[in-house]
Amino acid sequence: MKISTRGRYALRMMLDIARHGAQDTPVSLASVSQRTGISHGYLEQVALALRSASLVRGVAGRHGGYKLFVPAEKITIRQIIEATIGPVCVVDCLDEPEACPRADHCECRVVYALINHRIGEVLEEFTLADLADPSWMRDTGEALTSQLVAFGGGNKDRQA
Amino acid sequence: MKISTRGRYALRMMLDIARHGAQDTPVSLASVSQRTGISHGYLEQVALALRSASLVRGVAGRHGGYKLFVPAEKITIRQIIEATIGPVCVVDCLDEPEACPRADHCECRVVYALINHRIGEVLEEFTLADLADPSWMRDTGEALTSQLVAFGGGNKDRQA
DNA sequence: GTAATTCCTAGTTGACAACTAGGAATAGTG
DNA sequence: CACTATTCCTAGTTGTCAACTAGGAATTAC
Repeated sequence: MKISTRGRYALRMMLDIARHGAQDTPVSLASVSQRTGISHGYLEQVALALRSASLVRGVAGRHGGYKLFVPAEKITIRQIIEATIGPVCVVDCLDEPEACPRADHCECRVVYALINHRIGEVLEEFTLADLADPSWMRDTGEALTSQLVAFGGGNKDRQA
Repeated sequence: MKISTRGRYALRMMLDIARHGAQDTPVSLASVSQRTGISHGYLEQVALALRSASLVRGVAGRHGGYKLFVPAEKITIRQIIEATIGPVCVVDCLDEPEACPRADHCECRVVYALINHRIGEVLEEFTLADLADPSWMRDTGEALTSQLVAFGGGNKDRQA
């Protein structure tokens, strides 16, 4: 039930590119690596996946790097995540009903489908531009997070 | 981003117990195993976790088995899942902010917290009794699922 | 032509999910 | 009491996959 580092690194990398790149100045993985602390080699792999999904364009050679292929406003978090870790799918029986003989009359599957749907909704709710702009974050981000963690998580209470 | 079989088996097992057990007739793992196709040994492990969470009570000896510790109406899917696979937490930085130095000013974390929250909401939306009763499933379940998979998944379109 | 970059493929390593195995404790039944 | 069906508990085993690392070829600015 974890989002892999691959997906999370992709998001951080895209954020970094969105912030430090411009139309004609691609961002090198070396600089991304320096700022984010993610290893250069691993960033390359992730970048390759993002390129395959046409989210970034690579510019080889000196002063090369990566830049966004489309404006940050047009890129949803979902696209970034799915480009790197594949389709959002909490159980295989959603994508491949034939994999489970119980699929067509399974009560649990309804719950799983709903979870899947909700996750997708959140991922589509934000664009890269939303996250790249730090202003709203200052206002509501931190408060929102701690609120959600405290309430939504509810793990502390629940565990005890 | 997968829900492990452990958690899913737990749900299937609880459903089976809810349906086939009564106040004084516990359900043996042998019979659960037969009906669900899950191996007896693995069921034992899962049952142990459910017992630790006080969701079921084990009755040893002949004609023993497991029965619900509280009515099915009082058991949420979340309790079952968390009892077996731990707290719902899509990234470690939610439960352990100190694990990531960026935690307090991280834009991504807001998204992760929101996802976490939404997953928790769905899991709390249903009780074991809701799923155990097959009637509403007949009406809306199958239709709902395929609708959600088609729409919410959206993978087919997105992948192409 | 050299240095800085992306591009591409193939390892490597560790962790963990998903089991299996085997035996001790418990409790009904003849 | 002996027998048998059960839960209870711990310790393997195995395969898969995430999370990297390594090394070199292709590309392009200076």
